[in-house]
Amino acid sequence: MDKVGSVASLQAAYTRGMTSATTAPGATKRGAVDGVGITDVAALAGVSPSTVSNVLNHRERVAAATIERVERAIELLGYVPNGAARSLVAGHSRSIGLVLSDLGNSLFVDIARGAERAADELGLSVVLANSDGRLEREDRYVELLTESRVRGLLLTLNDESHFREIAARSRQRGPLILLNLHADDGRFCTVSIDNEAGGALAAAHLLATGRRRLAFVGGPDSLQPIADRRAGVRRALASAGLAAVAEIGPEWINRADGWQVGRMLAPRIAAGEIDGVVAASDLLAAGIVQALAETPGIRVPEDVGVIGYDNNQAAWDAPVPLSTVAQPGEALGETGVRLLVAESDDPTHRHQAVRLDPTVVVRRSTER
Amino acid sequence: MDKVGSVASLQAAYTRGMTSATTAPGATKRGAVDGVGITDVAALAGVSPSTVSNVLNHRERVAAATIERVERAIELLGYVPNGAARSLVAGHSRSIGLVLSDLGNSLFVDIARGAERAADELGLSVVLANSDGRLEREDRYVELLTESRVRGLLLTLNDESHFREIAARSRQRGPLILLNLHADDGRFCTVSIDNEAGGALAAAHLLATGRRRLAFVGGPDSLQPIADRRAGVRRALASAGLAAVAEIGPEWINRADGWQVGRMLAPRIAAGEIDGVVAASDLLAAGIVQALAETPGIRVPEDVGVIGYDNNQAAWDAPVPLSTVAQPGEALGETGVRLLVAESDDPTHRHQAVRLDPTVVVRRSTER
DNA sequence: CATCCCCGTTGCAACGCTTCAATCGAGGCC
DNA sequence: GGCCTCGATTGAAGCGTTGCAACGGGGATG
Repeated sequence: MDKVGSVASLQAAYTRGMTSATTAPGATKRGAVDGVGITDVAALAGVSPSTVSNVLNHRERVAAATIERVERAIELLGYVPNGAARSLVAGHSRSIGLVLSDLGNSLFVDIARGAERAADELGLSVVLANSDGRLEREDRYVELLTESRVRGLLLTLNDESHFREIAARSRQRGPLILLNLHADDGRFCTVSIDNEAGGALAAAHLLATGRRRLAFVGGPDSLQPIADRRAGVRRALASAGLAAVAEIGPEWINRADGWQVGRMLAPRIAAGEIDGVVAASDLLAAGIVQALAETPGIRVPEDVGVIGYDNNQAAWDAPVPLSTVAQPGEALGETGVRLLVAESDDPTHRHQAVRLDPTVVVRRSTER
Repeated sequence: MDKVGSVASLQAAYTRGMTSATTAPGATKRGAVDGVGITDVAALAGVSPSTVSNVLNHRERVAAATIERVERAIELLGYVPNGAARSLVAGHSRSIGLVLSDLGNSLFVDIARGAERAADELGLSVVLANSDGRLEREDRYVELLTESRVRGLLLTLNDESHFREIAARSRQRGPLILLNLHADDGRFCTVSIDNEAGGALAAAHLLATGRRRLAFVGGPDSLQPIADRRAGVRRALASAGLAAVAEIGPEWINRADGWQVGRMLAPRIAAGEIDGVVAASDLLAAGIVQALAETPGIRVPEDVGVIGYDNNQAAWDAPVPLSTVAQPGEALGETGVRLLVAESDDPTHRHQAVRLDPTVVVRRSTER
């Protein structure tokens, strides 16, 4: 077919397409009313479907002039390749599934962001699902994503028992990677954050700013991360030859709980008994600072340094911006994706349990 | 085939499958190493692939005994239907795409939750994508979801200009529904929340508790929702024959901004000039309350009532739990899905712009 | 006992795409 | 000038599933 001819046919088809979509060449007969397929593009460009496919997937094999012609046809017809058909041939999609257990928690949002970035660099995309920490929904999404033949699955689970259930039930063929849960049993890769190190970091920071009489405000020790953070604080203090002046475990770890603890602690702080507080969450820390601010005679950070945990918005958006331990959420997501791809590309892959370290973010509440 | 025979073949195949996966009957030759297809199940159950398909999709057509046999085979082989093949035949998937502009904002998380619930009831599922409000990412996800032939697209956009871009560029065939953005141009369905009504509601609540000297604390009027809330406050006051004692527009609407406003307002409140504050966000309100709590002689809610907006965690998790205007995020998501399905089922569908009303949540900060 | 009917089951084609071997044509080389 | 090479293009097969028309057999009916 010569160039003049092809241009003419482009024009003709263009007009046709504009006046009546239903008469477009090669319109599908059943199912999708979608209309435009690779065959239509091929016809319009005056090439075979294979060539169109090559333009899309192996453009180095195609002559420049052809590429141009095909791309014009694609544009004209508004052709969008059918992902289902692609995945069917390929045997899997170009997506990774990510099941999040709590979208309300910014750590998980960070994880998602990191995973998306890493996936992007590898030409993959991330499909998010929100389980709200409910086993039943985790299950459903794992199944759904398995059916859609994702490349692999990233799972954030709060509860170790869920992990056993899911692992037992899942029929996922590709990699299954656990995020934010450390499990070294060699059946899966896991990526988690070292809460013990985080606790130690927080205490060490207060020590480094000259505080010696520290209190730890935790929460119910049934929360494993909290227990780990407490252990880290103890370790850091011990290695400086010290021990916590007070360890307090409020019922929960919200701002209101922190406020109550703050009221309780205020007299001891005013008395100089305590000059540093490590709180197991930013909300807790924010509540403590708020209570202290309402107590005449106590100034943060002059009289007492307070450090939180999580790098919540609450940590910076406050009259006295909070120092905090930041969890590397994005890195967690990124690492997850990298491991996933590594595992899916390499059959000899050995599962590993990666631990990431948190970092201290210094703001006003621990200044000296 | 008689029953005895079929049971025997089940057993035989079971053994075979266990000892060597690669010799499973009808294993695929190219592409997916996935292995088990509908053909394998059929062979093992001693029926045709069509029958297996019927068990999966039209079980009322299949004899009870057959169902049981097929299900056992499915279980034995760990068969998972291939979603790509299904979508290919159907012409579209059983998913709805939801592009969120800010996962950090709990309103959007609520929207997602509502959408998931509604989709669930209709046997559909929701695929989440997080654009972080960036046009480039909105674009990519719209394309990605279009390629995967979702049933339709739910889009939350902050910016009206993005909406025009996306609308122009999108090749999505199914419905495209805009959430949290009111646009009555008849090209799309939209679902939004009436911020003007919310503002009016907040003011009316303070009036109803006997306050008469109200201040409105907004933010930059370039934010349309804020401007609308302010307008609502004005209207409610006007219809009571009143006007705002003060209108303040801090630079932004975070807790720190609220704290500054609170310091500024404290003298006027102490002087009895102001007895009620409507804040355009909960963070703002929380900051204000916090500043007032630090001012001797001012008590919330006795001396001044404060109401926020958004029903953030910040609203309840505070020493003085905040009254607030709750946005019906879940309802928004639900309505979006319903409209989407309605539009996709009914070709004669007329686009509509639905507005939902917020509600007041009364807590301690406006008690009387 | 023959006929009809209906339930349960089946074979075939099609969904839209990619891959791979085969083909074509234009130069380059001897 | 004939032959070979190599890049560009193509036709056919196949991915795993579903829908549909057709089929077979057993029970009810006359």
